[in-house]
Amino acid sequence: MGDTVRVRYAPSPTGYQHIGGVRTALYNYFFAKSNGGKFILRVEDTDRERFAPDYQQDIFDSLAFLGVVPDEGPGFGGECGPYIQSERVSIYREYAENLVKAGKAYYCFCTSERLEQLKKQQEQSKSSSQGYDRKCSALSPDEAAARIAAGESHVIRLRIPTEGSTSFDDEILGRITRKNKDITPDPIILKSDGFPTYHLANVIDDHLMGITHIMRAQEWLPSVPLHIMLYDAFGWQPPKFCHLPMVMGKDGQKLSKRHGSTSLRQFISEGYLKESIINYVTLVGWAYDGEREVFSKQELEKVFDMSKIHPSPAVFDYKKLDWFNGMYIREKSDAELVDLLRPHFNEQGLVVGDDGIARIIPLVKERLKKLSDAPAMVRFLFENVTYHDKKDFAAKGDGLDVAIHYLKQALPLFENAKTDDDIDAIEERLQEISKADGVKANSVFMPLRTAITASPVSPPLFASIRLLGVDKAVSRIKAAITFLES
RNA sequence: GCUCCCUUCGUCUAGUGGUUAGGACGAGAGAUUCUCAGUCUUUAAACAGGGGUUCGACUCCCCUAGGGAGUACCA
Repeated sequence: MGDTVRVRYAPSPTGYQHIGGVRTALYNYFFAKSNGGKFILRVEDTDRERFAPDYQQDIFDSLAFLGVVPDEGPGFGGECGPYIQSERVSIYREYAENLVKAGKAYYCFCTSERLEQLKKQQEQSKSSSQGYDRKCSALSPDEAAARIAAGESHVIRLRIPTEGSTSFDDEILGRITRKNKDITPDPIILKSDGFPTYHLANVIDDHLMGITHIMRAQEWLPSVPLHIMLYDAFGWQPPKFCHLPMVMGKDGQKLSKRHGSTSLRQFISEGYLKESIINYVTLVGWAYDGEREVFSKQELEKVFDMSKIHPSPAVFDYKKLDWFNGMYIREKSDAELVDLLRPHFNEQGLVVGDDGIARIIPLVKERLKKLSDAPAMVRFLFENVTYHDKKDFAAKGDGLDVAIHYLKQALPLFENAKTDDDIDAIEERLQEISKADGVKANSVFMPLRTAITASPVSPPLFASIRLLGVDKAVSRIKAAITFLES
């Protein structure tokens, strides 16, 4: 493997970064790192219709969030000229025109109206010939030059042979062959607005940037033969191709909004850690040895092996992501968690200072799947509560009378409490009462829990009461008794 | 429609001709426990179907079925 590995992630700023794109970026990055190669970022913004600056910024933000730093790319140096395709249009134009001069491409003046009509005709007649009818392919260079000089709108199309077939070896899928007649006839490589289409820009840039391996989603598979023809037309050696399996939703369809979150920014705002996203997403379609699954980014940079990428599409399992996230949250220090949790408290409108967040962390840390779950778990500590259902106060199998009884037992205990130590003593005292009465502990604690937290599910009761304070505990118990007796 | 690709537990996967087909998530059971979690133990769960090749197929070949993608002046 003499040559240095050079790979690229080449997203289009036509939407927010999709989790599938994140995986592509990660695979490229890990492949580069594990081979001592270079990871290049290139922005493919040749679609001027769908482009938005926000989307472009999101590309940079996403990689920054993941800690994936390009060796070359916009703002990252390198010697391949601009890494944003819209800044390279003159390059594409020149190469495309060279192809025309060499007779491998030609100017086409067909209007979109004619093309639409053609398509309609072909559908109706169910004719086997599909796509462009190569009308302009017969135009003489002089005639074409004259029409261009006259200011007529035009595109450049690549001549596709109608005979023979084109094959290549995909690093993941193996040998793939496609008949030339099945390739869309004479595809446009330079649009009428002067911008290249994906195919042209992609091939030129991958060559000029010295890309050794193209790792991208499998949806590109059908256009590889076209790209091979482009490489041939230029007289270039194609790089190696590695087509990644698609990421699907639970129903086997391409992962989309209706399955849940799809953009990286959504996952971030829900409170997924970069560690869990990197770890889990890498495992969608790739495995180390089938046993070990927990990897840090640093470990993946060493251990990633392209030959272990699975060829078949993989379903994105949100539950497993949750599991990774909970695990990585538990690995965080309390200090780190304060910073991580703060934005979620702000976003959910729960005003709590850093010291407050620090105090609730022990209560929620082992209960969190997502960072955004935290505020709801501890809201009762910072805001007044309202009770909803009397049944919430009774332990399983108990009647309301039992709940009221033990609330009344607990009340004086709290009324007499002064210090934290007293609260500990109350817990012991209530345990004794349940034993003496021969009832399960929960019969005593459930009414109290619901009185304090307004929910039958909560963080540990007495740790919560300690944060709440005895006074509030007393008033909530009283309020609960009133509520239950009303 | 046409072309190409894919097919091991519900899901992600290990396996590369001879295995009790392994792991993880999820699910079930149990333990711990004031609820929920967490932790620990544990159970069920798969080679799409049919032909070959072979002494022997999850592993190799073919067919069928199912799934996916592409078929743009979008990437």
